[in-house]
Amino acid sequence: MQILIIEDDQRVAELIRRGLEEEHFKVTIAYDGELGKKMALSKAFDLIITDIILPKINGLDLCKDIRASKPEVPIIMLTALGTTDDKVEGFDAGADDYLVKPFEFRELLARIKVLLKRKSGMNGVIVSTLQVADLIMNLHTKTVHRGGKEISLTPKEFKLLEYMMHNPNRVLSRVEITEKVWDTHFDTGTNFIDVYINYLRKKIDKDFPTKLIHTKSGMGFIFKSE
Amino acid sequence: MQILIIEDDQRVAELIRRGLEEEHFKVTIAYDGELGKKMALSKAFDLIITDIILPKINGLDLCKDIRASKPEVPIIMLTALGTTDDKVEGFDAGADDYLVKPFEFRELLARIKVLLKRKSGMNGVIVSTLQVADLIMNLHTKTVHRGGKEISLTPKEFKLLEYMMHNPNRVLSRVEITEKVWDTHFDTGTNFIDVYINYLRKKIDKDFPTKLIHTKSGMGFIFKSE
DNA sequence: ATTTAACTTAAGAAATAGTTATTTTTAGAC
DNA sequence: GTCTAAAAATAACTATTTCTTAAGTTAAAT
Repeated sequence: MQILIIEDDQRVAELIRRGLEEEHFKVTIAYDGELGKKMALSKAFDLIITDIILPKINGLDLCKDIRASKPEVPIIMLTALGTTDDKVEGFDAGADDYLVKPFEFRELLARIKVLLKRKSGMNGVIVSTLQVADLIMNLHTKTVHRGGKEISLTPKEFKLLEYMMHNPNRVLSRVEITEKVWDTHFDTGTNFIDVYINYLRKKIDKDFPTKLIHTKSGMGFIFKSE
Repeated sequence: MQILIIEDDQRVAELIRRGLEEEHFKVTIAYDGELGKKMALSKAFDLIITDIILPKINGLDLCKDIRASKPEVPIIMLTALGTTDDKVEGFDAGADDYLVKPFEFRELLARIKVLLKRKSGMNGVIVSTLQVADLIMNLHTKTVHRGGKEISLTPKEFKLLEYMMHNPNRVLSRVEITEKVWDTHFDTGTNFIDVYINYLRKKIDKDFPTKLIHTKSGMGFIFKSE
């Protein structure tokens, strides 16, 4: 999810960036209205957060300009101007939400999520991800990221990793894995689990110093960091 | 436009009713949570405004109940509880907006209008175009443009592409596509989806360097740039 | 040291995806 | 109603990817 912040107060901008990046959003910052407008129109952002009092182009005009060519992108106004007149003016300019400074980041985050939920619309699902250490699984895109790199997995690899990430810090026996991931209850006499553990290790552990898949000999495997 | 107000303080409820009726909304009032729930579920309201502290059922549980069966109706929480914890709890319960008492009617009205605008947008009244990367779909003229060139699609191709553009950046399984685009729930045993994906690719991806339709083998297709 | 369990690799089987051609259906013109 | 052209669905085939098995190798436990 790409979010654009248009805010000249560097401290505020950084605060929001930090918070949003923790939630796995991709954040871009523009420090004045002109740059903000250029960025908003050139790239496809999922949401825009803008101040009103800005150098070069103010937030209200900016909002109208963006609305004119991108009617669907949600815009949140985040400003010190707190009178009802200000708010109504903001909404009239095309804002979807209006938050007065000082604000708590958690409220901003909640409002962002609501707008993104609405946006993705009918399906209503927000980013659903699993995370263990620095390994992030996105259930929507069926992709896995570690250390900024995308790792592509086959369906069985994905299902196995998903199961392990759902059950970290506990030993998973081969029988259990067979039942939950392969939906079968009997032993085929082959070592397919070892093969898949090996595939996963090559993809998610090989190039990284901290390993996530650990073997408990005679018992099974355990998924954890450290 | 039908609006439901769930509010036990008669003075507040009447104040909102008067204001909304002046704006030509049709207003219904419920004075407790139980009645509010019954009304919300039985009639099709365009928007619901609810207090949190209510007799019988509180606004948060009410909100969850309504969400469960009517995920699309906008809900505004209007309450005296103003801490960030309260707000986050409200949004988590499924609220679309949260306004703290005392409030000015004009702000409430502005927020109502934004939510109703979004809503009608979903039905394609305001948002008449979809865009992903440089591919633009106009829902009014039923045309598609990419890189300045018009691309003509058959009805089924158009519907498939529309569905994919409504749900970008997420894997769409064949089952999902079959249900949403072909309105059928059973497997015909043929590979008609692959055929249509192939048609679309020839028309929207073939002559362009960045592809938009990507295959996740064994999972489905994902519509995105890059 | 011996036995058992785990790891690695490769190759064939099975499943999935892509392409093209052909048949069936649909909608509009006559 | 019949005819025709376009669209949709099916079928047949090829290509690609993924899954499973098996065998050899290494590591761990007794």
